[in-house]
Amino acid sequence: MSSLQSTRFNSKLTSQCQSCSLSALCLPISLADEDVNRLDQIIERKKPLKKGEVLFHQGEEFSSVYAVRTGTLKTFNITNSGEEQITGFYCPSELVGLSGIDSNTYPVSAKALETTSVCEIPFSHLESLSSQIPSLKHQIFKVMSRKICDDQQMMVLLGKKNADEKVASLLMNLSSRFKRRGYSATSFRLAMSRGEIGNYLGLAVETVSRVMTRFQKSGLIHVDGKEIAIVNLPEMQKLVGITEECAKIEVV
Amino acid sequence: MSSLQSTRFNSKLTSQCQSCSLSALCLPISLADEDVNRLDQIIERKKPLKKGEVLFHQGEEFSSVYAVRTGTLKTFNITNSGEEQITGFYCPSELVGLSGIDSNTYPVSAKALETTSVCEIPFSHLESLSSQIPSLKHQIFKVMSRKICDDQQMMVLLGKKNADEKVASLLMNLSSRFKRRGYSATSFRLAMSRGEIGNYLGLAVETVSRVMTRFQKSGLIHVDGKEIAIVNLPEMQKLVGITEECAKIEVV
DNA sequence: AGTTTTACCTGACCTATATCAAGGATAATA
DNA sequence: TATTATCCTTGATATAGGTCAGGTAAAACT
Repeated sequence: MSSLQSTRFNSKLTSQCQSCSLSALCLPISLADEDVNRLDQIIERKKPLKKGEVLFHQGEEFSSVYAVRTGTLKTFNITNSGEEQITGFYCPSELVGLSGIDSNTYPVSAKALETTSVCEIPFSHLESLSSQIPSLKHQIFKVMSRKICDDQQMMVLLGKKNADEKVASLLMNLSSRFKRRGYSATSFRLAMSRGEIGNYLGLAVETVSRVMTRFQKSGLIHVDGKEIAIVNLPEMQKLVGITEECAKIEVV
Repeated sequence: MSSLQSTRFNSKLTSQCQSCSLSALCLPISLADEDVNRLDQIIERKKPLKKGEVLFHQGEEFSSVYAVRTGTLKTFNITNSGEEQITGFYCPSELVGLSGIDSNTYPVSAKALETTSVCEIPFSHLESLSSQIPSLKHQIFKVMSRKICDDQQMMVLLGKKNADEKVASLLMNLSSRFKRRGYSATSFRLAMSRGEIGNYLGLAVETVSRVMTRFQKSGLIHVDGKEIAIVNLPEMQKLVGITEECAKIEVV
């Protein structure tokens, strides 16, 4: 186990946001150096979570939002029949926990799909800092607005798309998130299981499996366990279908 | 046609938020009187929309968020196959347009389901005012967070619930929104058509119709066109099933 | 390394909901 | 008030995707 996993990081030592490769995504605004430092000082870099560990539990008091640095998280509800319902996957540079602000309680749990490190941002600090830095406040509004927009696209997906379109949409969505971080848009590794994909997309595991096999057979993608290669990108985009307003804007 | 429909309201005349019956919902924070007045002054009460009129179009430049005062709005996307996909219904005291902040463009259109009046809140003004009034800023965060939370419940509904549960969920959701505004929770009029309900819930019109007839036959509700009475509330709540974390918190 | 557990795939079958079709009720419009 | 147009309901039929069952491969643990 590396020192990363046994040490609690202390932000007072250095300004880590400055040197973090994700800052252009986390903070896509031109904050003055001194402002970045102020932000930096309220952030705690926590000990990485191991696969399966929980960052926060549904029902717990809301205190912080978290930016994923490495790894992947899922958020989920436990339904009253005891099943898990996944509401989102979170990749590096993405913010999780924003849904807790309203009720002051996390309405979902967040769990690591693989070894995952996060930056903890105590919300009360962030909020008071945002009073002093208007562009930071605007940035928070934007992130929340974007989340609303993305979730609405997800609602369209769940309500109107068939199994093929759902699976294609997820793969293309992940692809664009990898691309955004500078990784290949056509070749990547899924952090989540087929079961988690099905749960998220409102499909049975077997359906996910069948769709992927079919996609492979028709030369759209290449599958090797969790390794995915998108072979016929235009055709996949066509499958995604419904105009993804939010996604389109992201590309611009 | 009343003067309401022919006059453009001017907020400079009086402090209308003070006397508005919705302010406890719109502004569930204790703003100092002078702060309410400041907010009041940036708000424009627009000429009511007639049924079918559009408040803003998908793709248009984002400028304002709107609080519904009377009537009902729907928001929707046009899919690339030309169909409409409804993403939400908005009742009095609810805020529409927040999803436009991120991209500075409305990602959906908003259309009146019946004669509807709204308060226009220019977002740039609201944002600068929120710098001066921290509780206002917090309130905006809360409203956006709540929207994220609600949308995620909707995702659960679309992904995991069957037709009965979907329709029951919509009816109970509307019921709680009527109740919140001081109206009957068990007897109300639907502003939307069966087609719009089906579109929103990811069901065919025929299915919505059949489910409602079945609910009526089994004594759960009473239906008379758009008039709905919830007869067996406990049973309806049981049908809704999945623990509605956000909704529960609202009740508290 | 061996054992257990979990994940993934594939086939056979079934069911919930879509689709098609058609008549009746409402609401909009002239 | 008459006339369209739209909305709603109901029945018959089709189908996408769920469920069940079985086997294999890959992790995770001892």
